[in-house]
Amino acid sequence: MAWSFTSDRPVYLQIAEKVTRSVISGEYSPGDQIPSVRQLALEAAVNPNTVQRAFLELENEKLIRSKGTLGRFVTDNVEDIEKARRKYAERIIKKFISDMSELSIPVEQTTELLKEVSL
Amino acid sequence: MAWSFTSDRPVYLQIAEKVTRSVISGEYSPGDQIPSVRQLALEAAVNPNTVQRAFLELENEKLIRSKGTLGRFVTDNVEDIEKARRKYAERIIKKFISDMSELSIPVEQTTELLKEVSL
Amino acid sequence: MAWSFTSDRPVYLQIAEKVTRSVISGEYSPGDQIPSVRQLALEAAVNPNTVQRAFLELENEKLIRSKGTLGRFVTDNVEDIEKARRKYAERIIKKFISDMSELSIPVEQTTELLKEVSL
Amino acid sequence: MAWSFTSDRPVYLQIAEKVTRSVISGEYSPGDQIPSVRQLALEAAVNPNTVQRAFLELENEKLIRSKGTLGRFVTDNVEDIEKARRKYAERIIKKFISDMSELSIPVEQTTELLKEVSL
DNA sequence: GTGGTCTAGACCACT
DNA sequence: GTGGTCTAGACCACG
Repeated sequence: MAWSFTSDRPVYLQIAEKVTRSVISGEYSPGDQIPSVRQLALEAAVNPNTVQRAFLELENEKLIRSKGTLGRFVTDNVEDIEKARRKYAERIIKKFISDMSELSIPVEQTTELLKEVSL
Repeated sequence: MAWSFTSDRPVYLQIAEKVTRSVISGEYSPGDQIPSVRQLALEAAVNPNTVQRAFLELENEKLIRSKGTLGRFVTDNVEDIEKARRKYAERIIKKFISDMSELSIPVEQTTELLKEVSL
Repeated sequence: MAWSFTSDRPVYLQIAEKVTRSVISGEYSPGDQIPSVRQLALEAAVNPNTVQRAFLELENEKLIRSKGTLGRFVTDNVEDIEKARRKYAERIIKKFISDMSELSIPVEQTTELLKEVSL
Repeated sequence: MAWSFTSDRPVYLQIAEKVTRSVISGEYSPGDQIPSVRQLALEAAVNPNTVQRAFLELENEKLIRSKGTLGRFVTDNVEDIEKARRKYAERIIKKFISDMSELSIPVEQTTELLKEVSL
């Protein structure tokens, strides 16, 4: 994994997001063990507390669960993953829509271009 | 204007893009004078040559014109602005599509969500 | 190649033009690699940035393409070369016409002389 | 007059040529007095001998004549001017043809472009 | 070694 | 003052 952070959003959210992406995209399968706090902290060159904070977010969304000393694992509840996927997709879509409206691009042109490009 | 640059793309492109957005969105109208090389360089805290390079890009796309010692001006050819608008929109759309597919989100779900969110 | 520059036009344009001539005339074939920035800068005894600027022009006209670290290559799109040829020819012709009219030589005499000389 | 010389041809020829152009184009009329050697040498920042040499050329072509201490004058023989005009035009045309053939531009395309451009 | 980017600073002309 | 050009030199990414 390559880690790089922007300064416009909290680092812990950026970490949580990256893990979320890995789960949603299937890179991490349901039930898979995920890297430890210490390892991720090393890789990303951040403080372990920051990673801890990120994992807290992911546990709140029920994307991962801690099994004590065994480590942390991706949830095996596909429902929860699906929920996260929709939530994440929604964020991307909102960003997309705001990007487009920022350019005063009418909706019709947007959908028209969407069709063209997806071909 | 607030200027901040990421390190993953050339600064001159980020400047060019910002000006492009201003033109496309109508913040700068056709025929408007745009800030001088030196002024933008000051604002953005970059070398004047970097701004010059950015403007060169915009002139290649015919979005702006130099009137020599008078300064630089947004093109008064609406055609060219429209072209830039479509090109820019296309970039956003491609990014959007790649973001979505990166999450293994099928196209049907994308369009479905698009409708939900835009309501 | 022999390099000499006049002071009435930017050096980078004179370099770009010389390369253009080489491509148009067939000295460089489509797909051929062209000399590197540094080598040309040495030969022409100019700063590498000046050559870079010249190449930028040629890339805008799609006469050459950069293949990253592999070097720069003449386009393999004959269409683009043909376009450049016409553009270049047009420049010569315009110069010719302006030269002639500067001498108050009527068009009829010009064409008449053209025939005589070309025989 | 603005004077600038290239290094690829003798300066005295460049001076002679410039005067020739002035005569041919009608800037100097038949019988007009032309600037003195000293004045031209000053203007062009060259040695008077160089100007002298240029005038020698022009006298050989009968374009100008010296009237002793009165100065030099454009010939009032329009025949001679006409001859010079044709000779000069021929040079331009030869240059034009060599420029075009250097680019491997076929004659048909040349004449075709000539028509387009002259419109 | 090649291209790409960026900075610092200079000089010029004056659409 | 503005844009345009040019130089000198630096660092980076890619293989």
